[in-house]
Amino acid sequence: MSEKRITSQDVADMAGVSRTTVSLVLNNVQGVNISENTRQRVREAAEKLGYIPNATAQALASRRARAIGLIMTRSPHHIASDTFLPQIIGGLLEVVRENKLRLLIESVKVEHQDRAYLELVRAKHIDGMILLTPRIDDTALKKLEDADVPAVLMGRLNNSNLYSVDVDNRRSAKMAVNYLIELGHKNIACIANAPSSYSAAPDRVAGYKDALLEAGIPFNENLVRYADFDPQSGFESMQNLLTSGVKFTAAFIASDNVAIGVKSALRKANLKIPDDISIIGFDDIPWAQYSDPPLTTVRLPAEELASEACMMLLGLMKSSTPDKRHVVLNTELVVRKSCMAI
Amino acid sequence: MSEKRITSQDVADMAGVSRTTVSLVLNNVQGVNISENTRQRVREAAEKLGYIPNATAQALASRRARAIGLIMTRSPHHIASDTFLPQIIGGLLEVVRENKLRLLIESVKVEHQDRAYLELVRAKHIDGMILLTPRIDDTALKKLEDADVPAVLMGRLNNSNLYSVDVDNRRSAKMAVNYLIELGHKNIACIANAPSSYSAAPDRVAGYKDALLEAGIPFNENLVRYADFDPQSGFESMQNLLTSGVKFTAAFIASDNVAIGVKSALRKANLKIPDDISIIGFDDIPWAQYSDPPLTTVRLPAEELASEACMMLLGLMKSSTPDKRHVVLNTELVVRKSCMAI
DNA sequence: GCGCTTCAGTAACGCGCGTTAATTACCTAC
DNA sequence: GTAGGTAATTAACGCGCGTTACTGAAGCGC
Repeated sequence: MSEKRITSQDVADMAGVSRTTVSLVLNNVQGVNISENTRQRVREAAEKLGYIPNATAQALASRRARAIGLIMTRSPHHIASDTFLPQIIGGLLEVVRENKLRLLIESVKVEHQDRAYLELVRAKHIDGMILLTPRIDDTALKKLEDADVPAVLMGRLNNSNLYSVDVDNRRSAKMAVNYLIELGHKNIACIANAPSSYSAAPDRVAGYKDALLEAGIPFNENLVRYADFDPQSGFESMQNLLTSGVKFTAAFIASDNVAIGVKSALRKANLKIPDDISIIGFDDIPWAQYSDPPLTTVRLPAEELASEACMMLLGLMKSSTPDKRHVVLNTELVVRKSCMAI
Repeated sequence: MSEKRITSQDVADMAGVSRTTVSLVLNNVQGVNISENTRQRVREAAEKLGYIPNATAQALASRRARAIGLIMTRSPHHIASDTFLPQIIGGLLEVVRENKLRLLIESVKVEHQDRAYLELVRAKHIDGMILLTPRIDDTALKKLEDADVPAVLMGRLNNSNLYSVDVDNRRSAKMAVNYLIELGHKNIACIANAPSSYSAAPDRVAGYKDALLEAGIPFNENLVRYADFDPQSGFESMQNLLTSGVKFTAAFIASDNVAIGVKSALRKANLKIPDDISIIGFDDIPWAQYSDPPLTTVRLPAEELASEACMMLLGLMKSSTPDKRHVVLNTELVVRKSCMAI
């Protein structure tokens, strides 16, 4: 197996030109005078030899990795049960591929956060990064802001000035709960999607409160639980609510994935949806519309969020300041059959 | 912002040694004599300066990218609805992180398959690759075999000699259908997980046939449908079965994700599980146990498959031939409540 | 014929590091 | 005192490419 790597020098030799010319032609460098004849010869030689530029060398010479990173600060277990990840990766891949970039996936342990973020960029593995589900207590993010590194948050931290793409979690949650209120519900439980250290969770709970207060319904802390991303935590949260003795006729579940477990807990307690209890979800994962009954929920445009974040990042990498620092995409109430007027 | 990149030269200067020594010390090169004193000085200098090696330069010099790629040949839409992806990525990340590697995600359009696989490695972006859900008609895979590139298939192609990690789809499917037969079912429908060009699909259908034939039940082509990964396709497949007029008391659905849609179609037709019809799934995705009724299914160890594939790949990259060319992990029948004796 | 401009192409440096072969200093043995 | 050996360190090359500054050659007006 004569693994003769073909370099630009080989192409140059075959075309009878210098390596410089090869580079200029193949990279389509503007403002350079090279005859069409020569260009043709170079391209043919490259084609004939099956020349594939060594990306590492290109990166080193050009100081650009042509790659971006998707950074997650969640444990492998949570990554494995993240129903959104495929949509996000799908959304990213589309943009990444169009721009001939590469996508790197990195999970960062909370312990090493401080260094890790910067190392990735400093090590020149990636030119920019997209941060997923950031935690509020993430002090490393602050450093990122100062470090002048292209980065886009998927999600939003109030005290952070980083570029971000997100939905308005608070308003969306309020919209969902408003819907329940319009149906006549007054005792409404709330199960947050994640621990309160993840920024989306308190935001959604805040939206829940907003709707309540606006309708003149007193907020009752005993009606609130915090789940932990997965169905299991939803199951436990709902069981906990049920056994705690508080009364409620509806529940706002701030994550469809969590709602999977919630519904199971309700069945176990012999409570019918929506007859005994109305529930409304958040996210609109594929499962939602096939659930029994089909789940009324708030549609989160996951793929769009991802591709939007990606495009924003590309802009930052070209150092063209985006017009907006914080992009907010619209959510949409998807009414199905899991809520009933009271 | 004086973005002075710190190189190994800077470390060398501070420690009062040559760049070579810095490299030797920090990389812990064996069989080299360097006094403990010097080692200490170098390490301190590196620490003090916050030296982060430029990975690109390392890769170029060492001819190893220290990265592996997860290659998918599915459309962005299918990637977005792939319930398994998170588990696979989770499994990979764990191994990758332990070995200080990086993980690249690439989706390859079917049109460019031929070149794409090799380009990725030739371009030295990755040292090896893991191939996901390969299609049977993938001629590019053949080239891969010859090209002597570290690659591991997740899944299995009978006519391919590539290293692979998989479950025994055929036996596992047979096990599932056997279970239905033991419960007394004779008219058993089958909905494959994917189009037959994806190797797992025909394998699972073959297992379905095996069980039938062994029990002396004639195989009826009209009872078989091929879904397309997502719930929607499951919904349609089941509706199609129901309206076609064939009779069946049980169904083997070769993918839990597809089963989500199947169950919806059954409800729409007013058929109760398991009273009117028993169904058994495949994969055991998180949803399965929280479904109503909890879905009896075959557990596919997705994370283990991924980490196993990753470890195998690492072995190949060290050119230490793994002892086994085709690793087969065990599946397990998870009996829950979606099947009933007839 | 002379300066001036445009056109076509190249030599040479640098990106930051791994690695080999060579060098120096210092012992030891006879 | 010299050959030989070991420990400690480094000079120098190469990885494959992007890019700048420079060189000739050709055209052009006067």
